[in-house]
Amino acid sequence: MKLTAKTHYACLALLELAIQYPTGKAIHVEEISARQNIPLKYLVQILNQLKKAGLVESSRGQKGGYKLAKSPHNITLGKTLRILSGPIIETPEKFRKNKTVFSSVWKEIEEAISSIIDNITMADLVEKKKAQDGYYSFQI
Amino acid sequence: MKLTAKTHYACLALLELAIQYPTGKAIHVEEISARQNIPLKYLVQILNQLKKAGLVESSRGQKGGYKLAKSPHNITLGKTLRILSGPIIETPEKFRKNKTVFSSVWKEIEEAISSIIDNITMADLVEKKKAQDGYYSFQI
DNA sequence: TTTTAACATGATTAGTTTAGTCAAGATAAA
DNA sequence: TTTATCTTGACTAAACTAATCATGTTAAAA
Repeated sequence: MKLTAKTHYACLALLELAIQYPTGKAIHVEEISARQNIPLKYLVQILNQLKKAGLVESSRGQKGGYKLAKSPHNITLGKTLRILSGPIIETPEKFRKNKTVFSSVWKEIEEAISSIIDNITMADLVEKKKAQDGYYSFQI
Repeated sequence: MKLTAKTHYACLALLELAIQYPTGKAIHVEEISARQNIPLKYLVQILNQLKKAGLVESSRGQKGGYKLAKSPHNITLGKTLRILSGPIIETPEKFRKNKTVFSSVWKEIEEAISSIIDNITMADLVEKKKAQDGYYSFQI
Protein backbone atom coordinates (compact mmCIF):
# COMPACT_ATOMS: atom_id res chain seq x y z
CA MET A 1 0.00 0.00 0.00
CA LYS A 2 1.49 3.28 -1.11
CA LEU A 3 0.46 6.44 0.67
CA THR A 4 1.15 8.84 -2.17
CA ALA A 5 0.07 12.43 -2.68
CA LYS A 6 -2.70 11.12 -4.91
CA THR A 7 -4.00 8.90 -2.12
CA HIS A 8 -4.09 11.81 0.27
CA TYR A 9 -5.76 14.10 -2.26
CA ALA A 10 -8.46 11.51 -2.89
CA CYS A 11 -9.15 11.03 0.81
CA LEU A 12 -9.27 14.77 1.43
CA ALA A 13 -11.60 15.32 -1.52
CA LEU A 14 -13.93 12.57 -0.35
CA LEU A 15 -13.90 14.08 3.11
CA GLU A 16 -15.06 17.42 1.67
CA LEU A 17 -17.80 15.67 -0.28
CA ALA A 18 -18.80 13.69 2.79
CA ILE A 19 -19.16 16.87 4.84
CA GLN A 20 -21.34 18.33 2.10
CA TYR A 21 -23.39 15.14 1.69
CA PRO A 22 -26.27 16.02 4.10
CA THR A 23 -27.08 19.18 2.10
CA GLY A 24 -27.53 17.18 -1.09
CA LYS A 25 -25.70 19.87 -3.06
CA ALA A 26 -22.84 19.32 -5.50
CA ILE A 27 -19.47 21.06 -5.05
CA HIS A 28 -17.26 22.41 -7.81
CA VAL A 29 -13.85 20.88 -8.37
CA GLU A 30 -12.46 24.36 -7.96
CA GLU A 31 -13.87 24.70 -4.49
CA ILE A 32 -12.44 21.37 -3.33
CA SER A 33 -9.15 22.29 -4.94
CA ALA A 34 -9.02 25.61 -3.10
CA ARG A 35 -10.15 24.32 0.28
CA GLN A 36 -7.76 21.36 0.37
CA ASN A 37 -4.89 22.84 -1.64
CA ILE A 38 -5.04 20.21 -4.37
CA PRO A 39 -3.77 21.03 -7.90
CA LEU A 40 -6.96 21.61 -9.89
CA LYS A 41 -6.22 19.50 -12.97
CA TYR A 42 -4.84 16.68 -10.91
CA LEU A 43 -7.94 16.69 -8.75
CA VAL A 44 -10.08 16.35 -11.88
CA GLN A 45 -8.20 13.16 -12.74
CA ILE A 46 -8.64 11.79 -9.25
CA LEU A 47 -12.35 12.58 -9.07
CA ASN A 48 -12.80 10.90 -12.43
CA GLN A 49 -11.17 7.78 -11.06
CA LEU A 50 -13.44 7.84 -8.03
CA LYS A 51 -16.41 8.38 -10.31
CA LYS A 52 -15.55 5.39 -12.48
CA ALA A 53 -15.34 3.33 -9.30
CA GLY A 54 -18.83 4.49 -8.33
CA LEU A 55 -17.91 6.49 -5.25
CA VAL A 56 -18.83 9.93 -6.56
CA GLU A 57 -21.16 11.27 -9.22
CA SER A 58 -20.99 14.45 -11.23
CA SER A 59 -23.17 16.77 -13.26
CA ARG A 60 -22.03 19.13 -15.97
CA GLY A 61 -22.94 22.62 -17.05
CA GLN A 62 -23.87 25.51 -14.79
CA LYS A 63 -24.88 24.28 -11.33
CA GLY A 64 -22.77 21.22 -12.02
CA GLY A 65 -20.25 19.68 -9.65
CA TYR A 66 -19.50 16.58 -7.66
CA LYS A 67 -21.22 14.77 -4.82
CA LEU A 68 -20.89 11.40 -3.15
CA ALA A 69 -22.75 8.62 -4.94
CA LYS A 70 -23.75 7.09 -1.61
CA SER A 71 -23.83 7.81 2.10
CA PRO A 72 -20.52 8.44 3.87
CA HIS A 73 -21.54 5.56 6.13
CA ASN A 74 -21.21 3.24 3.16
CA ILE A 75 -17.84 4.43 1.92
CA THR A 76 -14.92 2.86 3.73
CA LEU A 77 -11.33 4.04 3.75
CA GLY A 78 -10.40 0.57 2.54
CA LYS A 79 -12.51 0.89 -0.59
CA THR A 80 -11.01 4.30 -1.32
CA LEU A 81 -7.41 3.21 -0.84
CA ARG A 82 -7.87 0.16 -3.03
CA ILE A 83 -9.28 2.27 -5.86
CA LEU A 84 -6.33 4.64 -5.76
CA SER A 85 -3.46 2.32 -4.91
CA GLY A 86 -4.59 -1.11 -6.00
CA PRO A 87 -3.99 -4.10 -3.73
CA ILE A 88 -2.92 -3.33 -0.17
CA ILE A 89 0.28 -5.31 -0.43
CA GLU A 90 1.85 -5.56 -3.83
CA THR A 91 4.72 -7.94 -4.51
CA PRO A 92 6.62 -7.75 -7.81
CA GLU A 93 5.41 -10.15 -10.51
CA LYS A 94 8.53 -12.24 -10.09
CA PHE A 95 7.70 -13.22 -6.52
CA ARG A 96 3.99 -13.74 -6.95
CA LYS A 97 4.06 -17.27 -8.28
CA ASN A 98 6.55 -19.19 -6.19
CA LYS A 99 5.38 -19.14 -2.62
CA THR A 100 8.24 -18.41 -0.28
CA VAL A 101 8.28 -18.43 3.50
CA PHE A 102 7.49 -14.75 3.27
CA SER A 103 4.20 -15.14 1.41
CA SER A 104 2.25 -15.96 4.53
CA VAL A 105 3.80 -13.01 6.35
CA TRP A 106 2.74 -10.60 3.61
CA LYS A 107 -0.72 -12.13 3.79
CA GLU A 108 -0.88 -11.65 7.52
CA ILE A 109 0.11 -8.01 7.10
CA GLU A 110 -2.48 -7.50 4.40
CA GLU A 111 -5.19 -8.88 6.66
CA ALA A 112 -4.11 -6.70 9.56
CA ILE A 113 -4.26 -3.58 7.41
CA SER A 114 -7.57 -4.57 5.86
CA SER A 115 -9.18 -5.09 9.23
CA ILE A 116 -8.28 -1.51 10.10
CA ILE A 117 -9.17 0.34 6.91
CA ASP A 118 -12.28 -1.66 6.09
CA ASN A 119 -13.77 -0.64 9.41
CA ILE A 120 -13.34 3.09 9.00
CA THR A 121 -16.01 4.93 7.03
CA MET A 122 -15.99 8.45 5.62
CA ALA A 123 -18.70 9.21 8.18
CA ASP A 124 -16.28 8.25 10.97
CA LEU A 125 -13.65 10.54 9.50
CA VAL A 126 -16.07 13.45 9.21
CA GLU A 127 -16.89 13.04 12.91
CA LYS A 128 -13.22 12.96 13.73
CA LYS A 129 -12.53 16.05 11.68
CA LYS A 130 -15.35 17.98 13.31
CA ALA A 131 -13.97 17.08 16.73
CA GLN A 132 -10.47 18.14 15.68
CA ASP A 133 -11.68 21.41 14.21
CA GLY A 134 -13.48 22.25 17.42
CA TYR A 135 -17.13 21.64 16.66
CA TYR A 136 -18.91 20.27 19.69
CA SER A 137 -22.35 18.80 19.65
CA PHE A 138 -22.86 19.69 23.28
CA GLN A 139 -21.51 22.12 25.85
CA ILE A 140 -20.02 21.15 29.17
CA MET B 1 6.20 -0.22 3.31
CA LYS B 2 7.20 -1.20 -0.17
CA LEU B 3 7.70 -4.87 -0.98
CA THR B 4 10.09 -4.40 -3.88
CA ALA B 5 12.34 -6.90 -5.61
CA LYS B 6 15.19 -5.54 -3.51
CA THR B 7 13.29 -6.29 -0.30
CA HIS B 8 12.65 -9.85 -1.41
CA TYR B 9 16.25 -10.37 -2.51
CA ALA B 10 17.50 -9.16 0.86
CA CYS B 11 15.16 -11.45 2.78
CA LEU B 12 16.07 -14.43 0.62
CA ALA B 13 19.79 -13.74 0.99
CA LEU B 14 19.48 -13.44 4.76
CA LEU B 15 17.56 -16.68 4.81
CA GLU B 16 20.42 -18.44 3.01
CA LEU B 17 22.91 -16.97 5.46
CA ALA B 18 20.71 -17.95 8.39
CA ILE B 19 20.56 -21.55 7.19
CA GLN B 20 24.35 -21.55 6.94
CA TYR B 21 24.84 -19.86 10.31
CA PRO B 22 25.23 -23.01 12.49
CA THR B 23 28.21 -24.18 10.37
CA GLY B 24 30.08 -20.93 11.01
CA LYS B 25 31.20 -20.84 7.38
CA ALA B 26 30.95 -17.90 5.00
CA ILE B 27 29.10 -18.18 1.67
CA HIS B 28 30.14 -16.53 -1.59
CA VAL B 29 27.87 -13.92 -3.14
CA GLU B 30 27.90 -16.05 -6.25
CA GLU B 31 26.44 -19.01 -4.42
CA ILE B 32 23.61 -16.98 -2.90
CA SER B 33 23.01 -15.41 -6.30
CA ALA B 34 22.77 -18.80 -7.99
CA ARG B 35 20.65 -20.49 -5.33
CA GLN B 36 18.10 -17.69 -5.05
CA ASN B 37 18.24 -16.39 -8.61
CA ILE B 38 19.35 -12.91 -7.65
CA PRO B 39 21.31 -10.74 -10.14
CA LEU B 40 24.89 -10.97 -8.89
CA LYS B 41 25.89 -7.31 -8.96
CA TYR B 42 22.62 -6.22 -7.48
CA LEU B 43 23.03 -8.71 -4.66
CA VAL B 44 26.45 -7.25 -3.90
CA GLN B 45 24.83 -3.86 -3.41
CA ILE B 46 22.18 -5.32 -1.14
CA LEU B 47 24.64 -7.28 1.00
CA ASN B 48 26.71 -4.13 1.37
CA GLN B 49 23.68 -2.31 2.70
CA LEU B 50 22.99 -5.12 5.16
CA LYS B 51 26.63 -5.07 6.18
CA LYS B 52 26.60 -1.34 6.87
CA ALA B 53 23.54 -1.91 9.02
CA GLY B 54 25.43 -4.56 10.99
CA LEU B 55 23.35 -7.57 9.98
CA VAL B 56 26.01 -9.39 7.99
CA GLU B 57 29.81 -9.45 7.94
CA SER B 58 32.20 -10.24 5.12
CA SER B 59 35.77 -11.34 4.50
CA ARG B 60 37.79 -10.90 1.31
CA GLY B 61 40.21 -13.02 -0.65
CA GLN B 62 40.11 -16.76 -1.11
CA LYS B 63 37.88 -18.40 1.48
CA GLY B 64 36.10 -15.06 1.72
CA GLY B 65 32.35 -14.59 1.67
CA TYR B 66 29.45 -13.45 3.80
CA LYS B 67 27.93 -14.65 7.04
CA LEU B 68 25.41 -13.32 9.53
CA ALA B 69 26.90 -10.93 12.07
CA LYS B 70 24.65 -12.38 14.78
CA SER B 71 22.35 -15.27 15.50
CA PRO B 72 19.23 -15.68 13.33
CA HIS B 73 17.31 -15.53 16.60
CA ASN B 74 18.40 -11.93 16.98
CA ILE B 75 17.57 -10.75 13.47
CA THR B 76 13.94 -9.80 13.00
CA LEU B 77 12.11 -9.36 9.75
CA GLY B 78 11.17 -5.88 10.96
CA LYS B 79 14.80 -4.84 11.29
CA THR B 80 15.54 -6.16 7.81
CA LEU B 81 12.60 -4.45 6.14
CA ARG B 82 13.37 -1.13 7.78
CA ILE B 83 16.96 -1.25 6.54
CA LEU B 84 15.86 -1.89 2.98
CA SER B 85 12.69 0.15 2.73
CA GLY B 86 12.98 2.81 5.41
CA PRO B 87 9.96 3.62 7.58
CA ILE B 88 7.05 1.17 7.40
CA ILE B 89 4.54 3.80 6.35
CA GLU B 90 5.86 6.71 4.37
CA THR B 91 3.72 9.77 3.69
CA PRO B 92 4.91 12.43 1.24
CA GLU B 93 6.71 15.41 2.80
CA LYS B 94 3.74 17.64 2.06
CA PHE B 95 1.42 15.73 4.38
CA ARG B 96 3.83 15.06 7.18
CA LYS B 97 3.50 18.36 9.03
CA ASN B 98 -0.21 19.14 9.14
CA LYS B 99 -1.92 16.37 11.00
CA THR B 100 -5.08 15.36 9.23
CA VAL B 101 -7.77 12.95 10.36
CA PHE B 102 -5.81 10.31 8.47
CA SER B 103 -2.60 10.63 10.47
CA SER B 104 -3.85 8.50 13.34
CA VAL B 105 -5.06 5.86 10.89
CA TRP B 106 -1.63 5.63 9.26
CA LYS B 107 -0.12 5.36 12.71
CA GLU B 108 -2.48 2.56 13.67
CA ILE B 109 -1.53 0.69 10.49
CA GLU B 110 2.14 1.19 11.18
CA GLU B 111 1.77 -0.26 14.65
CA ALA B 112 -0.17 -3.25 13.37
CA ILE B 113 2.51 -4.04 10.81
CA SER B 114 5.32 -3.52 13.30
CA SER B 115 3.77 -5.89 15.79
CA ILE B 116 3.84 -8.58 13.11
CA ILE B 117 7.27 -8.10 11.58
CA ASP B 118 9.10 -7.30 14.80
CA ASN B 119 8.03 -10.66 16.19
CA ILE B 120 9.33 -12.79 13.35
CA THR B 121 13.02 -13.73 13.42
CA MET B 122 15.19 -15.21 10.71
CA ALA B 123 15.33 -18.33 12.87
CA ASP B 124 11.55 -18.61 12.67
CA LEU B 125 11.72 -18.31 8.89
CA VAL B 126 14.42 -20.95 8.62
CA GLU B 127 12.21 -23.33 10.59
CA LYS B 128 9.30 -22.51 8.33
CA LYS B 129 11.38 -23.06 5.23
CA LYS B 130 12.65 -26.41 6.45
CA ALA B 131 9.09 -27.52 7.12
CA GLN B 132 7.99 -26.34 3.66
CA ASP B 133 10.90 -28.03 1.95
CA GLY B 134 10.10 -31.29 3.68
CA TYR B 135 12.71 -31.63 6.37
CA TYR B 136 11.26 -33.21 9.46
CA SER B 137 13.00 -33.29 12.80
CA PHE B 138 11.13 -36.44 13.77
CA GLN B 139 9.31 -39.32 12.12
CA ILE B 140 5.73 -40.26 12.83
C1' DT C 1 -30.57 29.93 -29.49
C1' DT C 2 -26.45 31.52 -27.89
C1' DT C 3 -23.53 32.06 -24.15
C1' DT C 4 -21.02 30.35 -20.44
C1' DA C 5 -19.84 27.86 -16.40
C1' DA C 6 -19.01 23.75 -15.42
C1' DC C 7 -17.11 18.62 -16.16
C1' DA C 8 -14.42 14.91 -19.63
C1' DT C 9 -10.55 12.94 -21.64
C1' DG C 10 -6.32 11.82 -23.90
C1' DA C 11 -1.61 13.33 -24.63
C1' DT C 12 2.45 15.09 -22.82
C1' DT C 13 6.18 16.06 -19.47
C1' DA C 14 9.65 16.72 -15.62
C1' DG C 15 11.32 14.51 -11.73
C1' DT C 16 12.03 10.48 -8.87
C1' DT C 17 12.53 5.70 -7.86
C1' DT C 18 13.63 1.00 -9.08
C1' DA C 19 16.37 -2.42 -10.78
C1' DG C 20 19.94 -3.17 -12.39
C1' DT C 21 24.99 -2.89 -14.99
C1' DC C 22 29.92 -1.36 -15.47
C1' DA C 23 34.57 -0.55 -14.29
C1' DA C 24 38.45 -0.22 -11.57
C1' DG C 25 40.20 -1.33 -7.18
C1' DA C 26 41.57 -3.68 -2.43
C1' DT C 27 42.48 -8.03 0.30
C1' DA C 28 43.97 -12.29 1.77
C1' DA C 29 44.84 -17.15 1.12
C1' DA C 30 47.26 -20.49 -1.62
C1' DT D 1 52.66 -13.56 -7.00
C1' DT D 2 48.64 -15.31 -8.50
C1' DT D 3 43.84 -15.68 -8.02
C1' DA D 4 39.43 -15.80 -5.93
C1' DT D 5 37.00 -13.06 -3.45
C1' DC D 6 34.80 -8.65 -1.68
C1' DT D 7 34.48 -2.94 -2.31
C1' DT D 8 33.03 1.21 -4.19
C1' DG D 9 31.23 4.74 -6.98
C1' DA D 10 29.39 5.95 -11.28
C1' DC D 11 26.22 5.00 -14.69
C1' DT D 12 21.71 3.68 -17.15
C1' DA D 13 17.08 2.04 -18.82
C1' DA D 14 12.50 1.52 -17.53
C1' DA D 15 8.69 2.50 -14.70
C1' DC D 16 6.10 5.39 -11.73
C1' DT D 17 4.54 9.87 -9.74
C1' DA D 18 2.72 14.19 -9.98
C1' DA D 19 1.45 16.89 -12.46
C1' DT D 20 0.16 20.18 -16.91
C1' DC D 21 -1.96 21.09 -21.54
C1' DA D 22 -5.21 21.08 -25.12
C1' DT D 23 -9.42 20.12 -26.82
C1' DG D 24 -13.60 18.56 -26.20
C1' DT D 25 -18.85 17.84 -24.21
C1' DT D 26 -22.88 19.20 -21.45
C1' DA D 27 -26.58 21.74 -19.60
C1' DA D 28 -28.44 25.78 -17.38
C1' DA D 29 -29.23 30.64 -17.99
C1' DA D 30 -29.64 34.88 -20.61
